[in-house]
Amino acid sequence: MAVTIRDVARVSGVHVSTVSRAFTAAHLVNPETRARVLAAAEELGYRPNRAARALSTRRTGNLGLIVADIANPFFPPLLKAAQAQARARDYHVFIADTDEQSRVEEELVRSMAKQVDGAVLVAPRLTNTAITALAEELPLVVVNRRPPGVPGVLMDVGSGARKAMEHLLALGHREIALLSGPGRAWTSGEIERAANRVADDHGVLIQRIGPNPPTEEGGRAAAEEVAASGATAVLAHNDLVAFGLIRRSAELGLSVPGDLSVVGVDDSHLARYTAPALTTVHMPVAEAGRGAVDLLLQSVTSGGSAGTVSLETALVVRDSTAPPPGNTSAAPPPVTGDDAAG
Amino acid sequence: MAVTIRDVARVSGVHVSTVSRAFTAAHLVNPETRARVLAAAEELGYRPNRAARALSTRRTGNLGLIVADIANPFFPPLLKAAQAQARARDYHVFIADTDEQSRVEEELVRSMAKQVDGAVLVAPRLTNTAITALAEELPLVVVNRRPPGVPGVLMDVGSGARKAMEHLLALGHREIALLSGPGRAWTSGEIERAANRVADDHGVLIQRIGPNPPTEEGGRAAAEEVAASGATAVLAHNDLVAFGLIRRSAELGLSVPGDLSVVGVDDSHLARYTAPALTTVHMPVAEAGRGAVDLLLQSVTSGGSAGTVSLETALVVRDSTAPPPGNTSAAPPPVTGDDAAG
DNA sequence: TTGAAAGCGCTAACAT
DNA sequence: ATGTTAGCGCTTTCAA
Repeated sequence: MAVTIRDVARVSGVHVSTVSRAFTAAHLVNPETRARVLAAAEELGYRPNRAARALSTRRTGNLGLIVADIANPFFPPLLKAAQAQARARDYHVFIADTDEQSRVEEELVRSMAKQVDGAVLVAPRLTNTAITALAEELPLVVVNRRPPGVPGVLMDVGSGARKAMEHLLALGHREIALLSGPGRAWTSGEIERAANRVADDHGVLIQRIGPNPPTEEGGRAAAEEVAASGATAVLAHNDLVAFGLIRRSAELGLSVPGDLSVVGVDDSHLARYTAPALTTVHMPVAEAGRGAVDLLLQSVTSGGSAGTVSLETALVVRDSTAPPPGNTSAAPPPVTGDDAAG
Repeated sequence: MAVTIRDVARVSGVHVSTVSRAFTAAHLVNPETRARVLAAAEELGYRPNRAARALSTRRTGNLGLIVADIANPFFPPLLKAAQAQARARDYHVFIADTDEQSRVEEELVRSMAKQVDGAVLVAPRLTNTAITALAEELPLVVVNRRPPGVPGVLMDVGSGARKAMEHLLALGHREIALLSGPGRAWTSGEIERAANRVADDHGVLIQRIGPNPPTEEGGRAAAEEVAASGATAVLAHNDLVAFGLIRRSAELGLSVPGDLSVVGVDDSHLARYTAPALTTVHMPVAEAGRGAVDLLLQSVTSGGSAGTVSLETALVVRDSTAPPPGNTSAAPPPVTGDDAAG
């Protein structure tokens, strides 16, 4: 068996409770005793058993991270940052992939509950009500979601979408389609709302195509409808959908950005590498990951549940957007101001 | 406090041990009693506390997954598959990112040890000796590494590299460079060995450039040396390095595949989307992830440590490879057989 | 400053 | 088939 606190106690000639104190309440033990205990621990290679500790302290030192799809390139940088932040605070992290299924999400949180001090739900697919209910059972922080009473980190995708729309309008587009994501995704609503607002201000009407699965396949499947719609520009739910659309459109004989301008959302790793490089809304995922963990640890430590943090997004203009076919009147500044033009 | 086994016992009018048995040894309890217990548990929303259970069973129901860099697109699909497989077996998974640092890797495994039944080290950067030593402390399975006595899953990148070399040679390349990865990575050695063997067989000499960090930056940084080397084709350590090389080469005025053919390794998500689409060695990462978990669970369950599983790789020819400049004698079959030609 | 003892939630002999 | 008891590794009163 592994070496336990008892072994350390025996070797250092003190009682187990003293060993315990040497590790968790240094000031309660004589420096010399403590040194002796630590030396013995070192020598034996003793490591406190966190699970056993958790049993009496009710603090596991673990966090849960729940995401819809690890393989979606949006998530890994967020996971990496969150994991790093947790580790820096000496927390271990459980990770779980829900495969985009809200039931799995709920079940996962519940089954994890006893083993973690709290969990981060990244872009959850659950309803707000379900999330709020879960938050009763254990400290929760959500990313890109706004259930009442639950602290969270939001990446302000709405302002990014607004900038994207203004960019497209400035390029001269008037027929713009929105390739929307799953209804359960918070970003879907945010993007749609923001896009419609800008469109209204400019007296332009947006066609909404969707909902679509937030995957390449989702984008591919929508390509024909986009082509038939007569749109000259598309704002896609995310980069993956944008890629799917671009590739399928090419097969249908439409070139991007020549025939069709496409804007993604996420600014995932891929966006820089594709042909054409993707104009997209940059999401500060690493900050969000760190922020979510900070928020969670804060609410775990100080009991009180913190508020909501909102993070800026930005439009990154690359090569997938251009003036509409047969239009040469591109306005120079790609990212315009806030003024509306009726 | 959360509901415990005691609450269930009280409500269902039996002793705690009966409740325990109802959950873990159904056949030892009267069906009717069991039904009553289960009903009470259901009603109370009881969930066994896995950490407490672990204390007496010495089985945590948790697994560890240690990777060098979550954000490297090679890993997420593997993590996803491994996580899914674990969940299917009712195991929870801890994930940890080592940031490519072998010391962190070791520390992480140790700090996790008490909380997991075993761990999967994916493409570890530790030395074989260190890994073998760690395997004494807890069941370990490695992916893409072959430390003596430790079970593992290997993706046979050597055969993929061989096919890549044959592909380049068939295209007419004679000046081939190898952009090697970090020395600590198992794949580095495998690729180099396989590439050299093929080169020898064809009386061609390979230039080895590196080691390089396994990142886009690593590829970028090597681009000038590649250009100076006179190579007409490059076999890169992985897709990321290949991308970096391609992009930096473009800045240097070299086009791919016109001036330079580039082959990657991994067949990550990105490879299909880049311009040009990347010719690369496909790695069966999902299978590897599942296989590693299976192997680990097997060695956890049945004590015995299983052997090593080797998975096939394949060359995926896309658009980043072509005949060398000024050579039109491209051989048609992109993937050639095993014959050597002196 | 240290030791003794109880208990965290659960399982596992051992009785009955 | 079920209850009793001890104990997993650790923390935390309570005494001394």
